[in-house]
Amino acid sequence: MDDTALPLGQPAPTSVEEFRHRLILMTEALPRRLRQCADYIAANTDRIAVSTVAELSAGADVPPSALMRFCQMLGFSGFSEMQKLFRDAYAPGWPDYTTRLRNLKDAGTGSPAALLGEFIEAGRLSLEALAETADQVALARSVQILSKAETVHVIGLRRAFPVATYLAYVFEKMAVPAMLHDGVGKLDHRFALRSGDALLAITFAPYSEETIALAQDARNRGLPVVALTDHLTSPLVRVSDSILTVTEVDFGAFRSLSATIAMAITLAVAVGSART
Amino acid sequence: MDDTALPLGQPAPTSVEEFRHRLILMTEALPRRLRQCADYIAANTDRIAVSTVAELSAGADVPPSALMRFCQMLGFSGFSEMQKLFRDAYAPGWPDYTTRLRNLKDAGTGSPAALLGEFIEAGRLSLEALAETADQVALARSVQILSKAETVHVIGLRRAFPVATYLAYVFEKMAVPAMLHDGVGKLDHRFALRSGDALLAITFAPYSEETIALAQDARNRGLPVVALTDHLTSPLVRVSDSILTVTEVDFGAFRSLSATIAMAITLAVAVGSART
DNA sequence: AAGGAAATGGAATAAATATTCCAAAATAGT
DNA sequence: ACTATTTTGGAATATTTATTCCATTTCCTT
Repeated sequence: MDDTALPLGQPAPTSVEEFRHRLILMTEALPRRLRQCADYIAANTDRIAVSTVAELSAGADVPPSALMRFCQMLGFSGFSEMQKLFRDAYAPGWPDYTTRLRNLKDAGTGSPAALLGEFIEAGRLSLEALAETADQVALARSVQILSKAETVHVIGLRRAFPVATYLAYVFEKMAVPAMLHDGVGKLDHRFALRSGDALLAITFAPYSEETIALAQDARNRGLPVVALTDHLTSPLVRVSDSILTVTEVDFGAFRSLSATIAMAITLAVAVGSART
Repeated sequence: MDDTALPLGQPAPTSVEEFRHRLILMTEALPRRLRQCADYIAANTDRIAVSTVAELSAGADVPPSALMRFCQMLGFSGFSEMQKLFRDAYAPGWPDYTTRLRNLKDAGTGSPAALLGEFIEAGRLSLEALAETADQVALARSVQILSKAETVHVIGLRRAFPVATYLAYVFEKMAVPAMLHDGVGKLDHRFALRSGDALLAITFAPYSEETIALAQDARNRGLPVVALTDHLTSPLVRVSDSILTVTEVDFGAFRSLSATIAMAITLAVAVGSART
């Protein structure tokens, strides 16, 4: 080799997506310092547009020269060229929203407007957390299980009841045969579960007896169970074939349902489309 | 005057809102070049974080020194200090939500993960829109009406049913006497509304007959009605004493309920605390 | 353990970017 | 129309920021 070229002679990425893709490919088998760069950059891609080499390298805890080399390995001529990609693509995430939210909260502690601000924020954080933690594999498996079912049985009581009723509504709209076990009149419809069916059980701490009992029953009879719950420690876990966990950020004693409902509607729509 | 100080000795803005505000105040009575700066900056505030003096001044069609002076008139020591405000403002509140969201969507159009990404985004947008459009006065009035009621009656069917059940759940937790009109068995509980009570009616287009009928009935009997609906054109408007509107961003044929639920829980908690 | 290759840190340099300054032009007041 | 004042443009300078280079260290191979 008569050439001191850096490891990879690839052309530079031309879009943010390409960039991310390249980053993932590259992250395997990288020396220590460069790997630190890759990790930090991957976790802070959005800051590239507004930071300097010094700031980023300090964040990644490497000397500036290491970051520099890292940029070049990705195919850029240097940091500036890489930054340009992000500056051009830059669309600020801060609309007027932050302003308004502050206004709401400023209305005075305990005032309805301030409360609304808090619940909006809690909902938003829950959704963002869901985006970050959602288990794509479990989701795909759940959809598969439910779309093969002849009838989808849904159970969710107390705090989970709104979610269950919403699912029932969407399933109906999508012409998916579904049955809501709502506990009206303490009537128990467990015998409505027939072979070929599947159960979607929803419960959060403190977990409701009836939901767990029905899930257990379905499991005993060999029917597949999909769980929508809050933790991997939920009692539903050991009786389910697929587990979807969703954590809600709470404010005061109450939890919103934003993330849970986003997950629920996804499930319902995906199942509805899969059955066409 | 022994002082060459620039026109205004104000302290620099410390937030984006303050900046915008100052900009508006200042825009009156400004010499030509500085006015060009103000106009351009007002229209391109979002690019400050990622541009250089040269780029911005070229955009505003003024020499760099003019832009420089402009920054100083706003109270900053120079461009860099002003830019810092915007670079920092970009940082907070967000880990790598956007990243993950994109990953989800990249899973392939129509895949469950991509759907989840879309619904999360729709929910988030709805919440942000709610923060921006919420009517604080109507909210305060609604809370007042409901907290004076002896029993709060809640009705919401079809898509609004999950919201109604959620409200019923929270009212129960907060020991607020409440009754859910759920239409089970087509039973009509309209005569449960007694003088001193209030009705909270929830419906969205296509508005459900039963909800409107019950609201009308309550109004006829002189009971106060609070409406939670989607538009000021809703049929609930003319039979209600206080109207809360919430618009949900929809994805595909379905709307999430994030914003509606945030509003609902706010109402319930505010009413619950007001009654203590 | 020795030798070679790869990786690293930091000092030196190059480039870019921001900022100041002042002579010239424009404007307003009389 | 003249003068005092403000505004302007751009060249000169200061500062920050990016980039390179190479002596030193670390890691791997045999």
